[in-house]
Amino acid sequence: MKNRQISEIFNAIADLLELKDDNVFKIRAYRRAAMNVDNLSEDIEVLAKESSLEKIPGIGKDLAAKMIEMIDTGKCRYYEELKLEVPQAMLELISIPGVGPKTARLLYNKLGVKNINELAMMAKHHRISGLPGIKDKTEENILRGIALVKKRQERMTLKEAIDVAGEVVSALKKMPGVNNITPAGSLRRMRETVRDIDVLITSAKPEKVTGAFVKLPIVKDVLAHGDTKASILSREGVQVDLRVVEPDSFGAALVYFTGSQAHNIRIRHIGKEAGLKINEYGVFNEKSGKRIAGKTESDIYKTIKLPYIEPELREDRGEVEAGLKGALPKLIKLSDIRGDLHVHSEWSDGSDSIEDLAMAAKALGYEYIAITDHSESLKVAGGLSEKEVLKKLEEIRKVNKKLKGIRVLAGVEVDILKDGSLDYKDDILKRFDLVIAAIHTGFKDPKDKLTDRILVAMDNKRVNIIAHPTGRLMGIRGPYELYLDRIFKNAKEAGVALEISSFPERLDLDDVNARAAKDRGVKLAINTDAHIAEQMNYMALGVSVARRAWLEKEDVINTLSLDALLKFLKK
DNA sequence: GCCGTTTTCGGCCCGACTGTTTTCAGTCG
Repeated sequence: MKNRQISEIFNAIADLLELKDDNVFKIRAYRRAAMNVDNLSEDIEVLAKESSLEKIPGIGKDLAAKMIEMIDTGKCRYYEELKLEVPQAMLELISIPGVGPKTARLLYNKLGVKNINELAMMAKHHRISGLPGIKDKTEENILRGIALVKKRQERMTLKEAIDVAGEVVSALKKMPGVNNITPAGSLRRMRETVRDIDVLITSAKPEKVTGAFVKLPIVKDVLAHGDTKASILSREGVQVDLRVVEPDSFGAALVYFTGSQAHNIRIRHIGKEAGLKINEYGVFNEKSGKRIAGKTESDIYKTIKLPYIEPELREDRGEVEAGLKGALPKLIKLSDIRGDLHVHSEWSDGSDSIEDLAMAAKALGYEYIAITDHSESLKVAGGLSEKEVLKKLEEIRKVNKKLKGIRVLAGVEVDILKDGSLDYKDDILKRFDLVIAAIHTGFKDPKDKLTDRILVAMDNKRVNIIAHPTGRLMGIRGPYELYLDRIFKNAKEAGVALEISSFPERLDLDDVNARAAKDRGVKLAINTDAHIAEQMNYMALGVSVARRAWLEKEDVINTLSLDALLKFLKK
C-alpha cells in the first residue's frame, strides 16, 4: 500500500470520527498522521520492513499497527467498522463548503437527508429553516455551497496558479491604501498544484482594502468579507483569499499565510515551549503579552532560534530539525542554471529552428543548449530516421560556426523500446554530445517490466539522462509503476542523470522523488522539454521542484560549466 | 491518538468570519 492511500484512509477515519463527535484531539491526531505520511519522502512499506514507522512524527503504537495491518491486508478493520456506523449521507454532506460535521448530523438526524441533491430540494422549499440554529441565511448558504461544489475548480497546475495570481496582484496593486502585496500560501511554497490563491497585503486601513477587493471586476462571488479578511470566487472559478495586516505584522502574517499548516503548527509549538505565542500579528511573550517580533519573517524565526527557512521547504519535512542543527541546504537558484538540455526543434515536433532556439537560449543568459529531437519510432512526434538525424547533426555544426556566445549541443531524445534497447544504433548515438532516453509507450505494462526497461537502457553507456522518469501528465494520466529504488541505485552506478521536467503538466520527477534521488547520490538535470522557444521559460518551474526537493547547485548537472558538463557526458 | 532534559497524565496552534446568538458555536484556513 502506498503512502497516499494510507494517508487518505487516516483522513477518512478523521472525517468519520468528526461525524461521530469523537474526541477532537484524537481526530487531530489522525489528521496529523495523514499529513505526515503523505509528506514523507520514504516509502511506507520500506519503513514498515525496518520497523521504524514510529519514527514518523505523529505515529505511535496504535497507528503504526494500523499501518502494518493495511500494508499486509490492504484493509483497516477499524475504518471498515466506522464506515458501518456512520451513514454515507453524512459523509456526502460534509463535502459541501460551509457544512461541517455538526450541520451534517443535524440534517441527517432531523430531516433524514439522503444526499446532496435531496438537500438542495429541501433548501429550495425552505424545509431546513426552523431547525435549531438554522434560519433563512443558513439555508441560502447551503444552496450556495452546493452550487460552489460544482463551480469551483479542481486544483490548478502551478503555472496556471502563477498566471491567475499575476492578474489578481496587478488588479489589487491599483487599490487605494495598499502598501505591500505578496502572494502567499501553497503558491509561494511552489507546490506542484494549487487550490486557492492567497494574497497578503499590508495597509494602515485594512477595511478599506477588503472593501475594494470584493468589488474588483474579477469577482464573481463574494464568499466572505470582513475587516481584515475576505474571500472571493473569480470568474474562472478560482478562490482568492485576501488577508490584510498592518505593516508591523507583515513578517508574522507572511509566515502564517504561507504555511504550510503543518509547518505553522510546528513553529507555534516550539514557541509555546519557550513561553511565546506566535500568531499572524507577531510573536508575543505569553506572560506579559508583549510583542517581541513581527516585522520580518527572519525576525519571527529568530525568536525560536531558527534561521530563515525558504518557503519551498516549509512542509514540516525535516526543515525545522535541519534549521535547529544549522543544516539547511543552500537551495539551487534559477540563476545557477547554465543551459537547457532537453529542447525540441522543427526537425521533429517543435516549432522553431535550431538557430532561433540557440538565440533564445543565449538571451536567457545560458552557455549551452541541447537540441534533442525524437527518434524514429515515435512517428506521432515526427521522430527522425537515422539518415535525417545525421543531417540534423550537420545543421547543428553550421549553427555553432555561425553563432558566438552559445554552444549548441547535438542531442537526441531516443525512445526506449519494449526490451530496453534504444531506437538508434550505437554508431549513430556515438556521434552525439548528449543522449536522453525516454519511455513513450506501454505505460500500462507491469511494474517489473517498466523498471527493467529503464534499467537496461541506463546500462547502455551512451545514455546520459532519463527524461520525465515516471511519465505522468497531471490531469491526464498518473505516473507509471516503477521500482524507483532500483532506478536510483542504477542511475548512480551508471552515471546517468534523472530529469526534473519543468513542463507544467509533468514536473517529473516530482519533489518527493527528486529528494529521494538526491539522498541516494543521483545527479539530476532540470530541463524544459520546450517545443517552442518561449517554453524555455518553464525552467523556473523545474527549479522550484528542485528547491522543494532540497537540491543544491551541486546536485544538478546543468549548473556545470560547459567543459565540466562535457566531461560528465563522456562518463 | 500522540507525546514528554520539569510530566506516563494532562495537555494538544491560533484566530477570522458568519449566523444565530444575548455570549457563542460552527466552519474554515
